[in-house]
Amino acid sequence: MKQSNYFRIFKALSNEQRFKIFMMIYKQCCAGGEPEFKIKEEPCCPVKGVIEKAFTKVCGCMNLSRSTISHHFKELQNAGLITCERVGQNFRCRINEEVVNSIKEIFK
Amino acid sequence: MKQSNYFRIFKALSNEQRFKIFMMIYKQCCAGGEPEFKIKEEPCCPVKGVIEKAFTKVCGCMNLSRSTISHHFKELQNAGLITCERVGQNFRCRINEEVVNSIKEIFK
DNA sequence: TTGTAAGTTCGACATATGTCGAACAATAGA
DNA sequence: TCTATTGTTCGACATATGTCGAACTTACAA
Repeated sequence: MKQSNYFRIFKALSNEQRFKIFMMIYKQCCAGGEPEFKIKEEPCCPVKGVIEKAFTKVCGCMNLSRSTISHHFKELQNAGLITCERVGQNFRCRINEEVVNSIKEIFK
Repeated sequence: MKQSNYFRIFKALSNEQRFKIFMMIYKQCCAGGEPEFKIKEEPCCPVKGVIEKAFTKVCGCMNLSRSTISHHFKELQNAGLITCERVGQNFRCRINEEVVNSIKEIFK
C-alpha cells in the first residue's frame, strides 16, 4: 500500500465508537477472543473469519441509532478494513487481514 | 495500554499532514530510511533515535504555517507518539517506540 | 397480501478539526 | 542592548464529522 494512503486507515479507526465496532468484529473474526457481543447465544462465526449478523449485534450493544451504525460500517468498508455482504437477511462481515497486516508493516 | 484508548493514537495519525510529519520523524529516528527532509545537509540524527531541529525541517518541506505545524506536533505529543524538548535553539524530537509497538500488539 | 424486521439514504444540526495570521516569548548572536 | 530566528498562543473561520429521526427498500413470515 502506498504510504501516503495510510492515514485513511487511521482515520477510519480514529473515532472511538468506530474503533470499538472494528475491534468487536476483529476479535470475533480473527483473534478468537472472548465474545464482546452475542445475540440469543447464537454462534458468531460459523464460518472462519466471517461474522454474521454483525450489524444487529453491534446495534444490540452500542447506544447508537441504526443510521449511525450503518454510517460507521460504511467508513470501515471505505477504508478497506472490512468487507460486508448481505446474504438474505444475514449481514456477513469479514476483516480484510491484508490491510490489517499492512498497518504492522509500516512500522517495521 | 488500555484498548479503549487506542483510538487516540489513531486519531493523531488520521490527518494526512500529521501522518506525514510523523512518518518523516519516524523514518529518520527509527527506520534509518532515506531522509525525507534535510536542511543545509546537516546530519538529522546525531544522537540515535533523536532528530534535531525537527520543527524547522518540517516547516522547510511542508506548505503549512508555523502555527499549524506547532499544533500538529502538540497533537502527536498528546497522543504519546513523540516527545519533544527544546535544547537552546534546537528542537529535539524522539519517537516513543513503546507506543508504536503497542499499535502492532493490538492486532496480534 | 400484509406486516415486520433490518439496513440504507437523506437532511439537519451541533461540535470538532485544520488552518491561518497576528501578537507574544525565548534564545542566540552582533 | 538590539535584532533575527524560532516556536507558542490566541482568535477567527471554513470545512469535516458524528449523530439523529424520518422516510424508504428489501426480504422473509404470517
